[in-house]
This record gives sequence, C-alpha cells and structure tokens, in this order.
Amino acid sequence: MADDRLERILELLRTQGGRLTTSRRAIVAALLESGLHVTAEDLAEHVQAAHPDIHRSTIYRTLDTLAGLGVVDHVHLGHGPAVYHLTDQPHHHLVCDACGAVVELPARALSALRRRVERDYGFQLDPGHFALAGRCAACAPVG
Amino acid sequence: MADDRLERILELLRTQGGRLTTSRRAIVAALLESGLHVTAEDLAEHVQAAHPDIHRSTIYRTLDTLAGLGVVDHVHLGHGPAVYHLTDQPHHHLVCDACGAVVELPARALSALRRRVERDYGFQLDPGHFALAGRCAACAPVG
DNA sequence: GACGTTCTTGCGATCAGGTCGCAATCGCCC
DNA sequence: GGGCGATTGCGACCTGATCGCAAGAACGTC
Repeated sequence: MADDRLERILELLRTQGGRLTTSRRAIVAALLESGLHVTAEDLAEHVQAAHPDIHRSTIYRTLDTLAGLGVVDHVHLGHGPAVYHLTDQPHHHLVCDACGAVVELPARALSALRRRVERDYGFQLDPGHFALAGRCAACAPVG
Repeated sequence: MADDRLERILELLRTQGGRLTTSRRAIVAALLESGLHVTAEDLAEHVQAAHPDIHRSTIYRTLDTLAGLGVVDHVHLGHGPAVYHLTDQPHHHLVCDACGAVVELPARALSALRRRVERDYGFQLDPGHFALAGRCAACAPVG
C-alpha cells in the first residue's frame, strides 16, 4: 500500500504535465519512507544514500512541485528548518520551545477555534500550516 | 505615558545587572514608537535614522536581552523575518498566507484551546509565540 | 527506434535572516 | 578619577533556501 501511494503520487505528477524522473521517484519514495515530518536536509540525506548525485536544489524544487500538486505541505516549527509532510492526514503540531519535541494534534482539535475565527474575523485558518509553541509535559515549568 | 513605559523598561534593565547605554535607550525608545509588530531590520532602520552608528548586531543583542527580561517577545509570521512586540498586551496573530496581512486576536480567544491541550497532552501553550496562518477575509477562497 | 521540444537537473553563486568572536569602548561603583 | 566588566562595532560566518545557466533527460510523434 506504500506502493499504491507512491504510484498515485507519481501518476498525479505525470498527468499534471510533469515528468517522471529518477530524482522524483527517489524523492517521493524517500518521503513515503520517512516519518511524519522531515526537513529538506533530512530528506536529501535519505535520498542521497542511494542516489548521491541528486542535488539539494532538486530536493527543494521537487518538494515545491509536490506542494503545488497538494501532495505535501510544510510547517515552520519555530526557529529551525521547515518540515514537510504529506497532506493526506491533516494534523497540527505542538512544538516544545525547550526541547524541540513535536506532539501531533488531531485536526479536529482546532475546529471550534476555526469556526470562531471565521465567524468573528472572516479569516479562514489553514489548519496544517502552523505550529503551536509552548512547553511539553517534560519541560513545563512546575505549577 | 510612553515616557513612563520607557523609564520602566530602562529601570528594569539597570536593576537586573544591565547597563544603560545610548544604544539601549535609543532601541527601547524606537520600540515604543513603533507599531505593534516590528522586524529587527525595521527597528534598525528606525534607530539608525537618529543614531547611524548603532549596529545591526546591537539591535539583535538588545532585543535578546529584552526578551530575557520578559519585555519583548518575537513571533514568526510565516516565511519572512520574525517580528518583535512588547509583552504588555498579550495577543495572537492571524497571518494571511496570500497578502501577509496580520490580524490581532485577543489572548482569550485561545483560552479554551489552551485548557484542552493542557488537559489532554500536558502541553502548556505559549500564547504569544506563534502565528496562525490562513486566508484573510479579502483573500479567502470563495464559498 | 530516432528526433526535437520542453521540462528537469546539477552546479555554484547568491540571498536573507541571524549569530559570533574579538578588540575597543563605555557605564557604573567605589 | 580609576578600574572592572558589560556592551559595542565590525566583519566574518552560519544556516536555510533560491536562482540562473547550460547540459541532460523524458515524452509525444513519426
């Protein structure tokens, strides 16, 4: 079924006028093999283990193309590099300022806030594109 | 009353072991004269209009010191530079992905979410440190 | 299977935002 | 007014990301 997802994404790429290149296959495969969040550099490392010639800029460009197709999105988790994730499981991120831990939050956790913000401000929250900062249980100040 | 705030901050700086320098006076004054959100570069420009010798790195260092005192905090509004703001009026930010507009949100708008996240995940949200992305009323997709 | 068009790629330069080490300077306390 | 130590200006540096360019590869057509 990971193969299914791979083929589906590659097919999407091809039918939208893109080309199926070795680089893109490798990058999408690496993306599927990775955890829920990967930085572009992590992905580059992963990809280059098997294909040392695939350049950093190709990783960025491919991620950009995939973002255009709605396949991936990226989130800024505070100060470091952005992390990319597939869009098929919308979720939110809690990021600990102190230790950098990332906690997943189901998409519906913010639905009340979304409704409220839309009603009061006409603002449509994009539920996948931001991280919520704070302190995780381990790093929380006492009290 | 802006003078009050200025003096209060400078006093805080001095009593915490810091020194009152020309640079710091100028930077804090500029901060108070600026709008609610200002980037470090904007602040540098403002400060340098009157004190051309104050270096960019001094701006960053002073902002860092002030953050340590709890006087200012910074937020990352998406891809660009961070924006700094005084902490005396806690609030949140809605940032439009399309046009960059920033909408203020009163701190209490997130209190329900805060309670819930703390209860369910033991995670203490830091209410000032993140921006909520999405589309503002003007840029929202129709429907 | 060869061909030509057009999209992709590798490469290195470049950019933005921010940080750091160092020597010189300046505040503050006595 | 002197001395200690914090602060500053300066420029080099760092990371994350983007870009222009020429070479290379994919795909539709024949």
